Amino acid sequence: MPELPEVETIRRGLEPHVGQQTVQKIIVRESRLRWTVPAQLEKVAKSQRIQQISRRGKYLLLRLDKGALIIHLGMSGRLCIFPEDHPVAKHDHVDFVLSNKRCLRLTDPRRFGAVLWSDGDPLLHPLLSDLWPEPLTDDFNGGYLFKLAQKRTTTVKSFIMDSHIVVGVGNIYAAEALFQAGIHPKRAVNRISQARFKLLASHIKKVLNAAIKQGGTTLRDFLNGDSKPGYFKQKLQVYGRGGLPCMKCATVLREIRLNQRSTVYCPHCQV
DNA sequence: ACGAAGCCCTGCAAGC
DNA sequence: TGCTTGCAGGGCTTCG
Repeated sequence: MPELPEVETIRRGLEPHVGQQTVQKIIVRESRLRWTVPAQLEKVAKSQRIQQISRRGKYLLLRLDKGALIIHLGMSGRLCIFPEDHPVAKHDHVDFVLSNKRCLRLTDPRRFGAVLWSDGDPLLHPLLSDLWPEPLTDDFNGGYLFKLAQKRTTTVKSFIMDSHIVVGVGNIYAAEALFQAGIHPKRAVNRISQARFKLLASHIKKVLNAAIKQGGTTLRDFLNGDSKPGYFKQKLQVYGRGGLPCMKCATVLREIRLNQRSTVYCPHCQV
């Protein structure tokens, strides 16, 4: 389940293999992903050079000479580099064959991922055009969160996982950041001070940055498709630890469901 | 406009 | 052993 740190790691890992290469062929074996893969994909992208691979939230953007590929990995998606004649396995849905005789392959068992096309600037695509900040920029801070929160009554966990508030904070990191900031996941956002939001914003950045740093060393092998998730598990303090003792105070961590998402918190440390 | 539920999908684990 | 059931989750979409 790639979260923002993992997507960023993937972006960095792919950059040397796809940058400045030309798209020679696109093979779509399964077009029924989150959205149907555009039938015209190969026609519009073929023979174009990949100028840049960037990221917006959890979306990967491959900017070509004209237009861009937008790729999302959903829950179970992987992108790996293979020799162009590499055997095809189950769930290998889309291949981008490149001029360096390599193939960028999207594998996604659950098909929550997506491959989309944008004619112009991909940031203007309907999915990306709303203005919401990246969590690792200065635009995302306690004051920003506090301001938006004043008119809202939703729970803080839903709030920070809303991609129109801040993009790329998934279930795992939301739980971790709330734990570090000592904020109860069900607390109404209009009942949180600016100082606490400041703390929360800094912990979101901290946990994402730490995971990116980790990902850089453990998710590097894109050539063998050896991109096992799970590297972050060792450092998680609450996620997946319901019923176990809190690492700060030893109180038994509580597990609840919040918006259909499993949510673990410490009833003593988080208020 | 907001908040919450629904939905897409497969693999895996638990229960019978 | 082989079913069935439930859960996992990103994030857009629909409903209230």
